[in-house]
Amino acid sequence: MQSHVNLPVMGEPTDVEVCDQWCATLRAVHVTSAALEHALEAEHGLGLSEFQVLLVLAGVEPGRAKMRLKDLEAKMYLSQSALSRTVARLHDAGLLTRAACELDRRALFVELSESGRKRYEDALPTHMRVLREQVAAV
Amino acid sequence: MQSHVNLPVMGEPTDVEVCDQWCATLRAVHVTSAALEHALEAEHGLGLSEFQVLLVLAGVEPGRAKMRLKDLEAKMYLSQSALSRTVARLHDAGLLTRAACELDRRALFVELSESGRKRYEDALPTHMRVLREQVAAV
DNA sequence: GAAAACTACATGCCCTTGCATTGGATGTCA
DNA sequence: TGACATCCAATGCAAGGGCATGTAGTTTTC
Repeated sequence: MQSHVNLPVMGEPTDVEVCDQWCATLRAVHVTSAALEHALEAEHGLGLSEFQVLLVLAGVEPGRAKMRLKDLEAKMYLSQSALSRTVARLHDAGLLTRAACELDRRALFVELSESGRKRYEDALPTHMRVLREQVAAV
Repeated sequence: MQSHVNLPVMGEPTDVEVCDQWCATLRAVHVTSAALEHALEAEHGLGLSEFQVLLVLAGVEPGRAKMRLKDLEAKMYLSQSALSRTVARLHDAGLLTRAACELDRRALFVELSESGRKRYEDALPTHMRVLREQVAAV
């Protein structure tokens, strides 16, 4: 017979606690991702991964706006191949520019275009609104 | 010029804080999901969603072991169609049984088979091990 | 300085997922 | 009873993702 008591244990969490916490997080992230995806797609024609790329690119300080694809990958959650395609989609949509690096011709520099920054700034309020709704819903 | 100070603000988090927290969670969940997926696949031939289904089904008290697909859906993070297919895969692998409900012939009862419960119990330690590794890594 | 090892990005292939739809079963209302 | 809305699960389809591989460029090693 297991105990049902829910004491506020601050020590080592049990397996059940770790597992329940993980499952809850998994659900919450799925729900929030879906809500963001829908809102961004409907209101701005952006997927969640696409928005995340814009978010990272918009975060680099101006002047040093270019970013190597590898460095972008390190700041994201996508595999190299998925990121390559996501960037390609954004490029096709005219939201960013791709440029070869002169010093290392393997590398690819990526930079927000004017319309890319515009799109990001338009989409950010949607992103924050949905995010706060979801956080509040938990 | 923005402030770099990281005071332990307990009031309303700023947009930047909410956004950073979300991005960090997104990354962490992706990393942990990938680690779980790899370990479960390599050691037990299970995908993460498949394991989650087994986990839910194993959690229902014995005697009342059957579960309607709709109820399963409510406890998961998958869409109806994805769950339908995941259950189909588990069924093909012989890990669960599907049975029509007599009272409501639209519904489908799902129940862990012997080998399904065995597989789950084998996989659970792997799941917990990887989960604790990931939690520790944060 | 040539070969080998490594790195960065793109792409073919396959799998999982979600949306929209279908088909069958129930429930409701007149 | 018959028409209509609703509900449950399965499936066609297309999008997105990861793994393995391909290709080009760079570094290392001898």
